[in-house]
Amino acid sequence: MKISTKGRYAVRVMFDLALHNSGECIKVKEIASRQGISEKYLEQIIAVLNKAGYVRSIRGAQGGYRLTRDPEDYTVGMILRLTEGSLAPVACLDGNADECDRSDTCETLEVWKNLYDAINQVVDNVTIADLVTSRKKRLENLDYSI
Amino acid sequence: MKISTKGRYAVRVMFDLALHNSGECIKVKEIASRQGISEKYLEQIIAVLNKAGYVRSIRGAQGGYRLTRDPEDYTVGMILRLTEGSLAPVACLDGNADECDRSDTCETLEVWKNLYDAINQVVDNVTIADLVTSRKKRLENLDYSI
DNA sequence: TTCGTTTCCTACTATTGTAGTAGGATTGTT
DNA sequence: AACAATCCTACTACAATAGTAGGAAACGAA
Repeated sequence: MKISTKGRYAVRVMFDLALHNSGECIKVKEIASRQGISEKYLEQIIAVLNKAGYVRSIRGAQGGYRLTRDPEDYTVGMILRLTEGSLAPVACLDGNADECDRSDTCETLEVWKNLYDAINQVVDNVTIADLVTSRKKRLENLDYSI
Repeated sequence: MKISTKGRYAVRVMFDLALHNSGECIKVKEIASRQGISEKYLEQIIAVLNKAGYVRSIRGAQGGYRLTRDPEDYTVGMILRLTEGSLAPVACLDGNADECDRSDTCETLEVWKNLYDAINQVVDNVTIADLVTSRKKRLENLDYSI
């Protein structure tokens, strides 16, 4: 029941792009060093975000990445589903592909459904913009405390 | 983000023991055939439940297993935590063993905390007795529909 | 046009976790 | 003594995780 680094890093990449969005595009190298993640590994993760159209890439020198939408248009759920796959806690709840033959008399299925709903409820109600706001508030408080 | 068979089977074992509790003890073989799970694999899973004192074993011929408490005293959460380990969606939230050094400025940690709470909320509020009740209700409805 | 910077693409690897299988020792009943 | 059950340990096949690695392609600037 763990979220893998792939999903977690993807969220942090999107957060980083939103936080440091100054009009210019941002290089993998910068994100990697700010977030303390391997460049090569980040490349792979950001490639997924790119293919899905969540970010736009510009190749060559002075290239990099940029968000394609406003930070409030990305939920954590979207990003996790993209990078992790389904967030369903059991396979039976994934696209009814291999629906178990006991599903009609399976009491536990109800529990997994509730769990699934609860998970979605959380991750679909936090946006990247929320994370940015939270960070900025924190920085403000630091200013005051000096 | 999947619950493994170990955890899911463990819940079904407990459910099965509660549902077929007639005073006599229940053999792994019976549970395995009713639940469609490999006997040998079930042995290992039930051994964990046994060590934790969730069930009591009786060895030798006519032996088997029995719940040690009332079905309403077992939550699904207890059973999952025992067999799966922590239900925290990220390691940072496990026993602060290897707390990440970014934790004090990590915006995503807040999300994972909320997720963790939501997960616990669900699994700690369903007991084995609930599952049994649900099954019995279903059987009643079947009777009426005949 | 050439150099350096950056993304892009594919392959590889080491480690761990999952989902069992297997075989026999031990314990108790008949 | 035979049998039926739990108990215990080891083994295995497969997939996922978490990266590393190397170079090709694209682009900007000199």
